[in-house]
Amino acid sequence: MMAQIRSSEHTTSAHDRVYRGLRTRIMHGEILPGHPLTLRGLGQEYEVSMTPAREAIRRLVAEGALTMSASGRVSTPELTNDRIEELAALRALIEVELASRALPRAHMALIERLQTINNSIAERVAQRDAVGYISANLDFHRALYLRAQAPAMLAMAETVWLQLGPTMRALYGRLRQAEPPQFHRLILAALKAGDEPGLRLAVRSDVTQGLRHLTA
Amino acid sequence: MMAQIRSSEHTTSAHDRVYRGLRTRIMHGEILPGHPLTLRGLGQEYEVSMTPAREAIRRLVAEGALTMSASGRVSTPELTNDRIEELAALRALIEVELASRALPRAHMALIERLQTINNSIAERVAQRDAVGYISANLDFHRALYLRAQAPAMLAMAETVWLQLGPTMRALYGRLRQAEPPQFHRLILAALKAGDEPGLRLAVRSDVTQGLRHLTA
DNA sequence: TCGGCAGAAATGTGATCACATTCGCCGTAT
DNA sequence: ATACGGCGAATGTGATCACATTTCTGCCGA
Repeated sequence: MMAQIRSSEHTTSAHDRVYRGLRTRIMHGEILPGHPLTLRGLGQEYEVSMTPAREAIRRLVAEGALTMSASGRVSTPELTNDRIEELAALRALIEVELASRALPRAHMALIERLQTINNSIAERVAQRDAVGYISANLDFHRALYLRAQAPAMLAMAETVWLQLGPTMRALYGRLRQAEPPQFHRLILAALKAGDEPGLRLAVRSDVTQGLRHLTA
Repeated sequence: MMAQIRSSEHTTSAHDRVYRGLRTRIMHGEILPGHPLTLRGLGQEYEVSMTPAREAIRRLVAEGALTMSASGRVSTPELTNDRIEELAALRALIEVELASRALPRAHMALIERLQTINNSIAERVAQRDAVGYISANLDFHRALYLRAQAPAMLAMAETVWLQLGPTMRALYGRLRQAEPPQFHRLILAALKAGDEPGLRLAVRSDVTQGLRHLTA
């Protein structure tokens, strides 16, 4: 019966705070694959009871961000190579379409903003900041896709990002070479030129990129 | 503290029964758009308490099968035309890819099974059985896509079906002409011929089909 | 006749509890 | 030294409750 401490600012429900917090942590790769999560642990961490923690976890399991064992234990997923390839193919499918739809609406202000984000990415890479890199990279893609005016597609793309989150982080350690995102420049060039086939190819390449390393 | 009646056969958890039951009802179009659902009502219907009912509902909301108002009330979604077009485009994207991946693995037994399902569809259409039609139609597509060996993609496709469920039912009433699925025959022909471009076109046409009527 | 307002019913939310199951750890026997 | 068995801690599950909020109903007044 512990009293509700924060009398004001409960505009957002408890389970939503847990959900959003966990979701961004997973998507940005802050949690490594296979990491276990417990209801009581999460409840303590977010200062809520088990009930909202359970709702948040169930939702993330439904979205594929977490896996649940037969006994109900949940952890971040350890993806097989087949699954990773499949998710990369999904990214390619959906994001190429999103980019294509965004192209006619991409004016200069957007391109400049993308360039700014891209510089930020280069910084994170130089600093070996894996989480910052993943986060900024997703910002780049999301900023572009928002112009597509296709919320359902964007939601699907984000769900795929979510499923790949922990793996992307683990992958980051393997590709040692501090390579700035080469294909982002191609994306920007295609956007400026209004070159749709070029844009499709650039996005597909960017999305498929690092994942190829893994299957080797 | 009501005693657990069914002592045996609780191999499946309570929230899962509610989830699965609701999910198929929604996907098959048994619930019309805008229909409200309550936790206590569902709990009573499935003979469980509010807790598992809430988990099932949260999961379905996360998957886009239900919409939640600001006050927390849930109901089946009433989709805008834009949203419907977007979901149809997603179906086209994902299902064309799934069909393409299934093509090399589609042997005669599968094609015969698809033909059987297709006959079943024609029956449902003749009987004006909307739910049966939708259900059998999804069976047709799922049977084909299962051969693609791409579980993540199939899950995405099913999520889209789920979001379209109530709308498909409402749509069924509008297209009066009891048309059997014309494009399914094209799909079968392309499968037999191993004609990949033809298959892609046939699937895209089938998926986009009736949705065009709405936007008019 | 219509609009709004007050009270009642209904609903979602979150906390807590009891219980069954599972997991981990340690001791013992071979 | 290792494998097996059992005991205790930890965990998920589902029920129930109290409470705030929303929604509905019906009545009263203009």
